[in-house]
Amino acid sequence: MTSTRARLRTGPEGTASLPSDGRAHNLALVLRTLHAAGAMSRADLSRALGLTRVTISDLVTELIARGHAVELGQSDEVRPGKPSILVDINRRGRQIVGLDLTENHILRAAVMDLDGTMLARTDRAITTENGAELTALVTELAVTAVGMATAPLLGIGVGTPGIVDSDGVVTTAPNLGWTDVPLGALIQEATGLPTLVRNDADAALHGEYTFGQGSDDMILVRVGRGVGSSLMVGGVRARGAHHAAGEIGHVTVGTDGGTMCRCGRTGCLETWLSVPALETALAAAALAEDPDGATRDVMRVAGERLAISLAPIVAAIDVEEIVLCGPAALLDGTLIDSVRETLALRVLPVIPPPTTVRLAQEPENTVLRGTAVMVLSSQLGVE
Amino acid sequence: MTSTRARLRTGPEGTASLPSDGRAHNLALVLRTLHAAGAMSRADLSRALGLTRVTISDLVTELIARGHAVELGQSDEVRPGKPSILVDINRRGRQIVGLDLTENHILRAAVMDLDGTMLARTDRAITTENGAELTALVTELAVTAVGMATAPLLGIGVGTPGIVDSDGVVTTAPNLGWTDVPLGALIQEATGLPTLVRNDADAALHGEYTFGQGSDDMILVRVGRGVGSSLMVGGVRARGAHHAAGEIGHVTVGTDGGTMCRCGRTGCLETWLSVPALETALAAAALAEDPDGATRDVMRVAGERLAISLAPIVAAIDVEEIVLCGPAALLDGTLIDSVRETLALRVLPVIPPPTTVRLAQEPENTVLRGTAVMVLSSQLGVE
DNA sequence: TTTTATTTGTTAGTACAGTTTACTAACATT
DNA sequence: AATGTTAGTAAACTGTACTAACAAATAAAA
Repeated sequence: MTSTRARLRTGPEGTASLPSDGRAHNLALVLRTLHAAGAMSRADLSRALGLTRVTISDLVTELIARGHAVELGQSDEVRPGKPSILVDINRRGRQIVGLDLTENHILRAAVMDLDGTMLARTDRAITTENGAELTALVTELAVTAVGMATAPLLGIGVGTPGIVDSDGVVTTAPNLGWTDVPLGALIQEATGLPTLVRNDADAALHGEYTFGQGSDDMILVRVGRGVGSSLMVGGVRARGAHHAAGEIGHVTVGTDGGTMCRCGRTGCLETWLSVPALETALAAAALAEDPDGATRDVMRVAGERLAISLAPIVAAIDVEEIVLCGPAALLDGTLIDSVRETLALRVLPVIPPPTTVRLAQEPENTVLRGTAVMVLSSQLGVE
Repeated sequence: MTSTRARLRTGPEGTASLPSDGRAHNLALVLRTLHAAGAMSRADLSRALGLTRVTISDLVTELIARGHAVELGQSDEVRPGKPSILVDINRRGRQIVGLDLTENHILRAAVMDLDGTMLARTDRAITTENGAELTALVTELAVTAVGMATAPLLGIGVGTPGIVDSDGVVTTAPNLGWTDVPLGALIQEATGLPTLVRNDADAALHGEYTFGQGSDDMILVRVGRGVGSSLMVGGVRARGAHHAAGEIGHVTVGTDGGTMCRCGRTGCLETWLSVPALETALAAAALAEDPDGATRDVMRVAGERLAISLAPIVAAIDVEEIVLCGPAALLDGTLIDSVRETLALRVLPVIPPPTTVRLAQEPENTVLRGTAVMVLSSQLGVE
């Protein structure tokens, strides 16, 4: 009949929509609005979301019954009319456990409330190179952290280096000696709590997006033992065709060679920017004739190389904001200035203002906060 | 009250969901399914979408009443039970007008059916450098094309170089001498038809995605007078913070200088890869001692430079497929091979298979088909 | 040839989500 | 004390999709 038989593909949505889906969406929307804007009355919610007061009342009743929302009593604002009753998400009544597995020799865990406030912390030294033993250590840490919670837990969030699929299986994590480890399922079994495992940079991105005035089009670059990144594109995190989006550590930078990388090639971003690479370069600089100048040079070059590799991404995605997450002692100052300068030289800003470059707000907590955000989002039916 | 007051931002969906939204979604879903898989019975649709036969019947009734779907008569398959009635999208009964403004000296227009089949064509030579006169020429062309339609038109799609906002205003199009031209509104007024204006690379991306077995994570690179691109990230086109996603023509490539660009800087991708740049280089190569070798060198270098600038993007987005859209005489062969080789050298494939690189299927029609896809999608409530 | 099984599409009635309309309660203002 | 305003709720209505039941049309079996 027709010469061309095409597939009209218009996005990921391939499933039919039921009225109950809309209900779930609206319930989540109410909670998100409360989480974002703070306590407000049912009438406020009605105005904010465009649903009627009747519907909002119904939704709020259901949320309170579930324990997700609470009434805080009458608002004290002075104006005509019946005083309103403030409703808020159950901020203190629910908690989240977060695990951060990104540091070199230590596993960190924390109990947080729904605002991301740190309520308790614990950690474990990494005493083994064996993947299975490490898995046991992580689950034990999770169980311990769960025991420290003082309110019902919504779930557990884990930020780990490596590639993680959407079911919480760590496909590859060379630093931790893991291949196809079903970490999410293991922790879920040990604790009985819904567990969400994500790449550390992805967690950090969500943390910075939510708690750091993030943009809908941003890149977070995580500098640690290696270099990773995570991208928000149009308000949605890029996942990639193989769940490997953000893995920019082993992209060749520049056309003028470079140092040999542990991946066997030369000129990878990691050879210029990772913490070990920087420390080696700084140690050499300290012995130079002009240590201060040599140190600045190291930082300047590292920033340049990062900017060189980011420039095509910035242009292609039209990125608004770049956030660097890592040791401020290394990243702040010369390095970040160099990133800004080089980026301005290599990307023609089509429309001002140009891309901003900044450090993460609390680099040491960004991943943990991010895991909390992801757990909450997941509970609200997002992702 | 709380020390940290955060915004829980979890994506673009900030609006409440009404039951009617679900209905619209399901109507669109039925049409998309028919468009993709061809004519089928109501019972088939029910099985494919998971809705009941009753609901599907109701949806189909509405679509037929609107003129978007038609009954094709009984299926002739032999099996027990009442014969089914085939339903199909109204492929021939509705048409779409597409405009392609990307070529150097000519404006192209076509009437297409919903399968993207070309039914009629017309064009206009660009006889002016004046932006306003050109606008008049484009609207006149649109009116002419509308007059060539032989069935009711769903709308008009326009693919233009430059940056276009979501309301169809061309913010910047240096090649056409346009700044803040409300092209969509002008054509809509002149023709009385809903008009969708998009960047040419974005249109080509949609065309290739729909008609070319595209991937959910792909880049389309358009090589013409300049170099542009468009990215599909997770099945959604990247728009960018300033509607400028894909503008990679003026990113500096490499760290070894380059030719002066019309933007005033050196080493831009356009200085290596655009059609004018390639033609200049090829003319020089033809005078060399070894014309064939010199020609191959030109192509090889152009491919290298494209791959160098794409490498960070490929890694960051975890791209599955790269499509080149432009003159096959230039792009096919040495150039595209060089892209493949250089990409393999500069990106460490985390998980096989690696990114594929190919040419667009019918480069000269890709943009036009893409505009048709966009108009149809838009009619179905997508975007 | 008759009966049985199967499949399609429709009608009738139900559950659920959200709306409109109309109400009570509680306040400030005059 | 009268008036107007705002919050929250109750009842009835609209729209969406569901289950249950059925007629029509056919192939396959008896």
